[in-house]
Amino acid sequence: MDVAKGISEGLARNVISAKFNDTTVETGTPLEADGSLILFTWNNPEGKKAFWHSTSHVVAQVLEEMYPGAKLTIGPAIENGFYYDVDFGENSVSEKDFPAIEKRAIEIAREKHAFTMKSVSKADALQLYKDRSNEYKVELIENLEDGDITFCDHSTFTDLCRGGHIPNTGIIKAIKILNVAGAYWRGDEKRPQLTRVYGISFPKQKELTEYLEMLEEAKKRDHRKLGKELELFTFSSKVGLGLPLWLPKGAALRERLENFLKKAQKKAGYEMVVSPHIGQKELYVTSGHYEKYGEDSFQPIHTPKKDEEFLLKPMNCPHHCEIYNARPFSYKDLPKRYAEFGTVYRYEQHGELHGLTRVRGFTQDDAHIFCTHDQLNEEFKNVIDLSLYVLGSLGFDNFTAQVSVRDPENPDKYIGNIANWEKAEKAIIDAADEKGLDYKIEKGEAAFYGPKLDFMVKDALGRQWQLGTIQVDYNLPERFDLTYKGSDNESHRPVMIHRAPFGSIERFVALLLEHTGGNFPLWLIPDQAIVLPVSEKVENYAEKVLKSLENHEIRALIDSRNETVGKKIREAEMNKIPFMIVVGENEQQNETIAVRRHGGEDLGTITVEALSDLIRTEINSTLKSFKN
RNA sequence: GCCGAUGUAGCUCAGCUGGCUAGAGCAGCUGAUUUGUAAUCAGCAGGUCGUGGGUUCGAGUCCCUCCAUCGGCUCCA
Repeated sequence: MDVAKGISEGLARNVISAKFNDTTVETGTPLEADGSLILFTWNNPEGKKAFWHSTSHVVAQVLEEMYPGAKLTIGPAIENGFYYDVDFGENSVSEKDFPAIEKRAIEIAREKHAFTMKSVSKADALQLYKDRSNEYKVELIENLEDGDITFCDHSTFTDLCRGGHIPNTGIIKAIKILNVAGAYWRGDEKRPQLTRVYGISFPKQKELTEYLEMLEEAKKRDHRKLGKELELFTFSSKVGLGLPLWLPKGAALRERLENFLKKAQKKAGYEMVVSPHIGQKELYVTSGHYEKYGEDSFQPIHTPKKDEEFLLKPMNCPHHCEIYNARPFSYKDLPKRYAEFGTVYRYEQHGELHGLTRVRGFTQDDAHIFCTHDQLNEEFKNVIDLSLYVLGSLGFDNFTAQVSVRDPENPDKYIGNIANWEKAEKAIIDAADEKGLDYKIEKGEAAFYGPKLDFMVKDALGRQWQLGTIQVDYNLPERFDLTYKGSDNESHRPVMIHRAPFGSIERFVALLLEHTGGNFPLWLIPDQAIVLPVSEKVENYAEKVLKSLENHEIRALIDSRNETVGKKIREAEMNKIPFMIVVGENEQQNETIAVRRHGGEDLGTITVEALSDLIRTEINSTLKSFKN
C-alpha cells in the first residue's frame, strides 16, 4: 500500500491485492527484500480473486453466527464469485435464508474491518480446531508444514488461510448469495457431503445489478429453450431420459453440419465406414471397456441363444479396429483414416443429464487414424488443423486447448504400460507445441486408454464443455493385435489416433446455439428467408417468388396467413429468419421483392437474383473450404 | 447416484395465511378484416393443478412417497 501511495493517491485507493516475487501478498504485507511487485485492482483477475476470497471470509463469519455448530471447511474464490463449503450438521440452508445472510454480511462489511494475517504454530492451530471439533480443518492442518500455517483475522472472525485478501471489508459494497449445493468433502463421493454456499460480491451495487441482468440474458441463450423455440429437437419421457429426438429443422441442420465435415475430411484423406449400433460383449472385453464401464453401462442385450450377449456401442473404436483387421496392411498403405458419424449410447448418471450437452444417446463425428510411429506427429498436426478449421468456421474463437494426461498417482485408472503412455503424451505435447497451440495441461483427465488434446468451449453461463478431442492410443492396437508389414518385412504395431472435431453433434449444436443465440451462420440456419405477402391479392406472386428462391437454392418459407405484415414480421424476427421478403402490389408490378434483414435493416427493393447473389457472397465469406 | 430448489392449459405465468363451477396473455379453432416492415378485432375451445398416498367437513394451496426439470457435487469410454 505504501508503494501504491508513492505512485499516486488514486492508485492507492484502488489497490486491493498484490504479488511480490510471484507470491500473492496482502496490501499490508511488509516487503523485506528487493523484488518485483505487481499491484492489482478490481479490474485484474487477481484483484477480483482477492475480493471474492475476502468476501467468503465475511460470509463464513455470518454462517458461523447464524448456524451455531456449523463447521467451516474451505472457501475459495472461483471464476465468478466464491463459495464456502460448510458442514451444517443438523441444520440446512435454503434460498429463504439468503436475504438474512446477505444483510448481515453487508453490515459486517460496512464496519470496515481490516484483514490481518498471523502465523500460528501447527500445535496451536490443531488445538483451536480440535476444541471446535472441526475435523475438516484439522485434516487440512495435518497436511501442512509447521511454520507455514497462517490465519486471517477480521472483526471477531479467524480462519485458517494462506492469504490473498483485500485491505478491509469496507470495499465490499454488494453481496449476493447465489445458491447452495451439495459438495463432497475433498471432492470424494465416499466422504461426507457438505453444503456449498455460492456467492458473489462487487465494489459497487450497480455492478451486482448488471451481473444479475447478465445472468438473465444468458438464460435466453439456453440451448434447451432455443431448441424448443426454433423446433430443432425435443425430449420425450416415453422414449427415455437423455435420448434426444431431432425434429425436421434440427435433422436438416445436422445434415448440413455433417456434410460440411465430410467435405473437409474427404480432402484430408479420410474414408467413410459404417458399423452397427451393437457389438458382442467380447468386443468390449477385448477393448477393456467392459471391465472399466460394464457395470455402469446399459446392460447387455440377450438373445434367444444361450449366453449370447450384445452391448449397445458406447464408442466406435473397437468396431473400427476390427475394420482395420479385415485385411493385412503394408507400411505403404498407412495411414488409414476411417471416419463414421457413429451413434453411441452411454448410461450417464441421472443427475448428469443436461439438455443436449450430456445425453445417453449421441452421434460422434468419429474417426480413427491408423499410422506408423513416424507418421504420428504429422497426422496429429493435420488433425489439429482440421479441428481448428471446424471451430473457426463456426465462429468458436475463444475456445481453450487442454492436454489431458494421466494422473501418475492413480495408475489403476489406466490400462497399458508406462512407456507407451509417455510416448503418447510426448507426441501430443510435441504436436501442440509445433502448431503453436496455447494449451494447459490437466493431470488425471486422460481417457483410460490414452492421453488427449481437448478443445473446450464455454456455454452461455460460462460452464466449460469439451467439444473436439484428439487422442493418441498405443493400447487398443495391442489389445486388438493390429499390425502392418514394415519395409523390413517384419510385423509392426500401428499407432491409433481417435479424433472427433465436433466431439458430438448434439453437444456441438448445443454450444453453437448458446454462442449464436440461435442466429446461426447463413449456410447452416434452417430457414434462410420467408416470403410475406401483404394481402391475398398478391398470393400468387408470393408463391412465384418462393419458387424462384427455391430455384436459387435458398431455403425459404411463405407466410400467407390472414395476418398483418407487422405481425408476420414480428414472428419472423422471433424465429430468427435472416431475410424477410415483403411482397405487395408494387413488387408484383415490377417483379421485385422488398427485403428486410433480421434485426431491422432495410435492404430495399431488389430482385430475387440480387438477393441470391448477396446470400451466396455472404456464405462464401464465412464458409471457407478446408486447405484449398 | 448425492445436496438444494421447482413442477398449474402446447408456451409464459397468476392463484394471499386451505373454502363457492381453477384465472390471464400467447399459440390453436371460427368469424369479421385484405392489411406495407416487431402483436387487427370478436367469439370459441383447451388444465382436475407432475404421480401415488395422507391430514381435513373441505387441498392447486399442508405432510409423506415416487417421477421429472433446474442449479451444483461426483462421474464423463
